[in-house]
Amino acid sequence: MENFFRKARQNRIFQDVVAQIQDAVLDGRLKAGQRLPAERELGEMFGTSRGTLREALRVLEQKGLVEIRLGVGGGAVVKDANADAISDNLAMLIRSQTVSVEHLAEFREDVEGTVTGLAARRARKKDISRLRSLLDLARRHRDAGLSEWDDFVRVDEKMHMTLAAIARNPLYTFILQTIHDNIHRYYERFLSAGKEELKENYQDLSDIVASVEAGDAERAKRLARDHVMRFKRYMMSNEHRPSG
Amino acid sequence: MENFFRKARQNRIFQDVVAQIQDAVLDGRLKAGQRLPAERELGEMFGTSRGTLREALRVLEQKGLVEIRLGVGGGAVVKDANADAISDNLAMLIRSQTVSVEHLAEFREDVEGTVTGLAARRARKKDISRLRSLLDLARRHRDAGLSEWDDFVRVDEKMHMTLAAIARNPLYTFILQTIHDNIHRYYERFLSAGKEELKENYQDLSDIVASVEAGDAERAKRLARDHVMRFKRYMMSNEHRPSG
DNA sequence: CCACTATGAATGGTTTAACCATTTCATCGC
DNA sequence: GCGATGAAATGGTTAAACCATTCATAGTGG
Repeated sequence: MENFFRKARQNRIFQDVVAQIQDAVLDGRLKAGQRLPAERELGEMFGTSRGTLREALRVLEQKGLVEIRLGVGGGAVVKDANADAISDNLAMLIRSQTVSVEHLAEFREDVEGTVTGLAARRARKKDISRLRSLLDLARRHRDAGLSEWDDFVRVDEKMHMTLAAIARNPLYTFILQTIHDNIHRYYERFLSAGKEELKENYQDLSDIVASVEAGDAERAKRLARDHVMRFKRYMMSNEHRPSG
Repeated sequence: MENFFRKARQNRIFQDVVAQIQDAVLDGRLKAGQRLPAERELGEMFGTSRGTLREALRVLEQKGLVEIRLGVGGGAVVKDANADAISDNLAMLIRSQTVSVEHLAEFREDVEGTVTGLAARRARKKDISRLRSLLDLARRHRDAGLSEWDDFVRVDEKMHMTLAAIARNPLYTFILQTIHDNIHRYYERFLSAGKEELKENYQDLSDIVASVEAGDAERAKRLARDHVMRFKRYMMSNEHRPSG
């Protein structure tokens, strides 16, 4: 018999408190926005000291299950499902150089392609009009020129998140949000792109929306991949030529 | 001006302690396996009470950065980079029904396909021989029949993780580990598969290894996708016909 | 009557001091 | 040698107090 079982350390009281509250949240007995009793009162309910209860709250907070508010009427408030912890963890993997930005970019190419392909298969009328209005916004930023390059990037990102929503698999929404959270700071390095790139990128978005509207999944997938790859190329080429 | 900035709550001392220790770990000043001073001593170093320091340790522990050991010579020990927290978070998303098993399976099909395609492009001699020895193991379990079906599943999983390693992007290793962690319990539902399925699955693995060896990325990708899809079909078909 | 201010209560953040439980390791007795 | 024993180190928990923030409300001046 080897390492099949993890060591049982259920002796830690705060872990039991965490488990009980987490279960209640995940089973829906506690809903988002609902406020737990004050620390002193909660401690009494669980039969623990305030210190132990607070350790449990720190864990729940880090898990993204609750948020702590100060002052009168404050306390632990149940949060909506979110990918905060995943994003945080990926950020650590990148910072510890276990995952490089190149690794992240490679992964992103594939995910964005897949998401866009799925979106082309699953888009409804309402989805198409949402994409169209985002495209309009992007066009206006393009016409405004380089002064609104960062606005353009923001719309671009919003477009990708919208495509993920259209793909109707919440995993992709979470993953894309995590990727964008973490790749953002690298974008900022090359915000000084040229007017030509602005035009190219708008054309990409326009083509992507068109193929999603036509339901051409293969083309949508390929276009999205290429679009992301272009972003990566900007990033790489500007890395050795810092702003200034 | 709107919600551009998060509320500054740097007033919480334990967060500053978390940040300092986390920085040291991610910057490599603290290495895996290294032990931090005892709580009483650490508290003195940071100029905080033991309670506050312990709240910081709970957060670091939940982030997967340290592990707490008991007794003499115990304390907080720095951990290797890992995807524990991501896995935990995904498990919560599934349990809260924000992400269904179908969503996870759809995502997995794509990731396993991509990983195997990349592996076919990047495999070296040593990688191929690792795959071959795993395949041997799988064959032996196949020949042993249904009694070793769960061993076969374990080898199958190991094969996928090996392909992820060969793809040489650690992000895929983390993601696949997370997926497998979370999809495991659904496998257990249909462990009572037939002899025919055992043969089919072995044939899948054999074909995948062959195409990786041949460097045929497209074929490898398609085979891996189909292989995972077959697993999903088992899962679905047995869902309405519980064991018994 | 309205607007501003002061005050007090609720609540999270922190400290201190003590005791318990677990683990390691050196010592003692055989 | 070697096992039992006990001391010391260290994490786990408790209790009581005080501080800081926030909100509601009563009071005050115009």
